[in-house]
Amino acid sequence: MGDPKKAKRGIPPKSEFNSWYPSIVEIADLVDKRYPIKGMDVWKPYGLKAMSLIDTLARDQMSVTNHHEHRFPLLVPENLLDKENKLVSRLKAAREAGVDPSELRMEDVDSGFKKEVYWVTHGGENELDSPMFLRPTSETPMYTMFSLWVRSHTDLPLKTFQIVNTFRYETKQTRSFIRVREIHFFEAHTVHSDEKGATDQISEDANMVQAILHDLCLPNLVSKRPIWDTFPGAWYTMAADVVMPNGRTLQVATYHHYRDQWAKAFDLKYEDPHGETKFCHQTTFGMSERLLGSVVGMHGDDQGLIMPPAIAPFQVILLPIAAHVREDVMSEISTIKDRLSKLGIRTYLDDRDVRPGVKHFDWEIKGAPIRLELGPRDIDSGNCVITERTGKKYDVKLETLEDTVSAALKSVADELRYRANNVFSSLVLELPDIISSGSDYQFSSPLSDGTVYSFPFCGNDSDAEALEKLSGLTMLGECVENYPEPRKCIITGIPTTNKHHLARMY
RNA sequence: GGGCCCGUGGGUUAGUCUGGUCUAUGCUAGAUGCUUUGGGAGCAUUUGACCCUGGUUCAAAUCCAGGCGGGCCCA
Repeated sequence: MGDPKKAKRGIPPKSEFNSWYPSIVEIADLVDKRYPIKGMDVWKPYGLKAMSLIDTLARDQMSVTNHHEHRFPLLVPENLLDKENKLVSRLKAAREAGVDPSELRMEDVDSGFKKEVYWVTHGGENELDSPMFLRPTSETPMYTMFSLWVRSHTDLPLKTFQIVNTFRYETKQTRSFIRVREIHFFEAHTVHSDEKGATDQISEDANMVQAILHDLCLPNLVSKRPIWDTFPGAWYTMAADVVMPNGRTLQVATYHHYRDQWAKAFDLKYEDPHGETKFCHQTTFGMSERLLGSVVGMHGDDQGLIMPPAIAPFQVILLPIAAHVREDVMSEISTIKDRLSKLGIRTYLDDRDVRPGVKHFDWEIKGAPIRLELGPRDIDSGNCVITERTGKKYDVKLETLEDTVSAALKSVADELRYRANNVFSSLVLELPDIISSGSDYQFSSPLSDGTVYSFPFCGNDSDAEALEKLSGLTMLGECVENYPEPRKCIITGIPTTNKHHLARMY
């Protein structure tokens, strides 16, 4: 006989990550994937609650840093796209003109969202004179309005954000939270009077990203994306990547420094204190439900999800035991609920008329950080039983409940960070040396699947392309974390402290 | 972009190769009643399915074509 506990809900073992992930998001009741459009899942209350709590983390950061929430329309008229297209092609031409052709990659990817937008072509039965598309991101609609709003240096900085759904017509394989066609998107857009203002914003963004990822207990790599992977119209793009347990990286946050490139395209100007007209400098900062996807992927186990306490829809599940034989069980556990709620702890009293074991299994699958049992025996002894989703189970005194529960929540978060860091460091390894025999290059030892490789690198685009071809992996870009001592670049041999990574990306 | 696989009650699954009592199987979930409650209890009754369109055939869940939908792998 196998283990009937696992077979019951049909959760594959997490070691089979590619089938575990799609199963768990539905079994844990985060989404229902049966809606008949590829890449558009229905958010169930439990999943939506977790996502909303992630949004709250973002909103809190926005509030501290004086960003203001806006909401722009979903539809964008086609003609506004012209400005963006001109900008992108102008920058591309400029780059190619200014760079030694031997340093360029052979195939330069066509950037922009043109090919993956949904079009609205009809109003009722009439074809529209000017078609509209669903925003794939909101630079175009927002900057159109910014140029009306910003007139003087006193209007700056303008710090905005919105949390909206955006649309991309994905043709590739979709995965819940990871690659979807309707994206739950957070985007902050700022406007500054000069480059330094925008640069300072970028470091503020970096801090916010790390604060949020700390709450989600997610170790990550922050890199400056290679030029060919830079967002269209950006001077540079910074990105935070989480490493999933199968060794593929997942980009969960990006922040872009635009300098004044977009401002020029949208005629976004202001009058400085001396009466001179100048172009603004801008930044963007984006995140999505991929944050939830990485929480699911990183922390879950064979038994189900494990929610970091910061975003757990319910942090403590209250389980009354044998409430029908002792009338005081319900009243006592309600008292506990009130006491915990006063601390701001999210609780849920599971008073379903099913056996306690069922409740344990249900909340284990959903990853509630703490389960608290109270039965007649406990009431008589002044105790209750706490089970941490990460493993520990113990009796606690009811008198000191507040302290114990707070400590238990912290204990779960610490354990998740500890586990995640272990997984992370087991997946990020040093890239083997490259050895050449004539014009033939190869690695000194074969690369293994499901691994992220780090290495010193200071070469140009075509060196990077060669590395990608040789490894079959993708460059994440220059890591913000440098080597403490210079090391020889894996291609050029020149000493450098620049650290790079190669990985399979989602 | 390329390849492989798959659509049977809410979920999962047998049946498909070799068309015929298939009036479609098992498990699970749901409903009702009794019962039970410190880690997935039990009994009884009961609801519920062959993706769509067309074709082949006396006969299609089964074969063929197209469509729609889904999954996995590789670039």
